[in-house]
Amino acid sequence: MKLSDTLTGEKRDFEPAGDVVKIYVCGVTPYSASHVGHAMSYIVFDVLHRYLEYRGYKVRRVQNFTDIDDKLIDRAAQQGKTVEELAGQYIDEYFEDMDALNVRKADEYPRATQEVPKIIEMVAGLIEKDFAYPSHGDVYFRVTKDEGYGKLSHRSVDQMRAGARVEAGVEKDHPMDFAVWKGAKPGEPAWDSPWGPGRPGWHIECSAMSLRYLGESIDIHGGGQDLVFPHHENEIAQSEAFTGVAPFARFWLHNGLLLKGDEKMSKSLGNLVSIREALESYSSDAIRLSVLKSHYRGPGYYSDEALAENDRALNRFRQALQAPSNAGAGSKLDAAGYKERFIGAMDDDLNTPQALATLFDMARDINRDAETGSDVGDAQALLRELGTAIFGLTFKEREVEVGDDKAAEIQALVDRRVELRAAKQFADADGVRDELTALGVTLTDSAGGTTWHVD
RNA sequence: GGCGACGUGGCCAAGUGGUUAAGGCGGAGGUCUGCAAAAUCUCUAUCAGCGGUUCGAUUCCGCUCGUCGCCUCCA
Repeated sequence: MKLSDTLTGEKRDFEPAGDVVKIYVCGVTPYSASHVGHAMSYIVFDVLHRYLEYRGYKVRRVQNFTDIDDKLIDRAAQQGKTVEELAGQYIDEYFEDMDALNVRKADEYPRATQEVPKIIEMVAGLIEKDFAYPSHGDVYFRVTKDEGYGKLSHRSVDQMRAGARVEAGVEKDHPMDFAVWKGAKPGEPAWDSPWGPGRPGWHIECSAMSLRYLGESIDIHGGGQDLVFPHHENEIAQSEAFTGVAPFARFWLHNGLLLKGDEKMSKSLGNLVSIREALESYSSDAIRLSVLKSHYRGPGYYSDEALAENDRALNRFRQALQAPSNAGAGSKLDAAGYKERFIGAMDDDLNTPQALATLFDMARDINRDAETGSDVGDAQALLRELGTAIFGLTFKEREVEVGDDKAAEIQALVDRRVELRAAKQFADADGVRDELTALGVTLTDSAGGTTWHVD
């Protein structure tokens, strides 16, 4: 299969270096509820993981939690909680959200606060090689010492300097030098180190965790496009400087960002939609579909219209999966071609829109052939397998709570209409249906009787 | 200012140097159904604009216009 690599800018053949595909994905900073932008990113890497396994690879995926940083410290202080309590709360919520979205668990979820010894080891190693230097309780990475700095984000140190908004009053040798260790201010959580009490810089934790859990060189490093610079650029710099091994990651995969309206969804713009809010109105299938509908490297757009549209589209799959199959019929819908198309699309840098189109084509052909009494069992099984195993869909109807009393009331009306229809009093029957429609009930008449559901 | 991405039907969104430019939603019409719903069939685009390369470009190159992201914490 082919994958795009941000570093080289190329799409090229992917094979893991060893027996296991080693993947590191940058996780969240748990200081507030995860939003649908996070959902998009983790769904993308979930599908990557699922697809690699489908293609027969063993996969080891590691995803961190940045459970110590400025925002966590500030917010914990505001709420009168410890950083640990606050982070723990949102980590729990993160797992609940991902479960609800049917995102499979990574193999490891290391936390920055539990990796401090490894981080200190790296910082010390970087100082020893003169890639880093202590300054006033902090330790900074020396950007000018790294010739390759800027290779991921395709810019030179000089270019960055031109547009950089430089922190004032910080004792750095070069404006672009970044902190690998931050000295603690009074009252902040801190760990002892050779440079005084402090905590890890943001970037170093990912380098340390990737190194500890996956080794010096990994196959795929993933994250949102907004992490390319500075976070991933800095990870490369630290990791390769510390280990002397390159490449730190063989493929850099970055998902596009989720926009709302025409702007990025972000805290500062106040347009965040949390995952739990979205799940109040839409199914996880609909949310996953909105991610799969467009290519992972392009931007996503969040809108209520699109989510509602997805629920309608998903009905096509549910109908096709329920279509009657005439096992042993003379004519049989051959599933092999669809599978080949699906794999061909996914092998091409995870072209989920095209793979999804294959599934829709399959649904249409299943429905058409089922009407003529063909055996569509193989195709239905394939549709279900690809949809659930790789795309992580459930194909379940969104459950709407209907109380027992209301259900009895509805059923009584439905029964009355059935009687009226049997008596061919269609005008009255239609009147009853109007009443039911007003209650949000949709009826379906078929040879087997009348069924109803509430949207 | 620097770096990068993008501009395809009413909306969303794949794709290709040259036979019919996927798919979803929506719209119009037909089949089926007492009527609906569902399903199915048919129809619904010349690919931002201008130049260039080419026998031929929506697809390659340049410019213009427009949009977005990153350059500061961010999936």
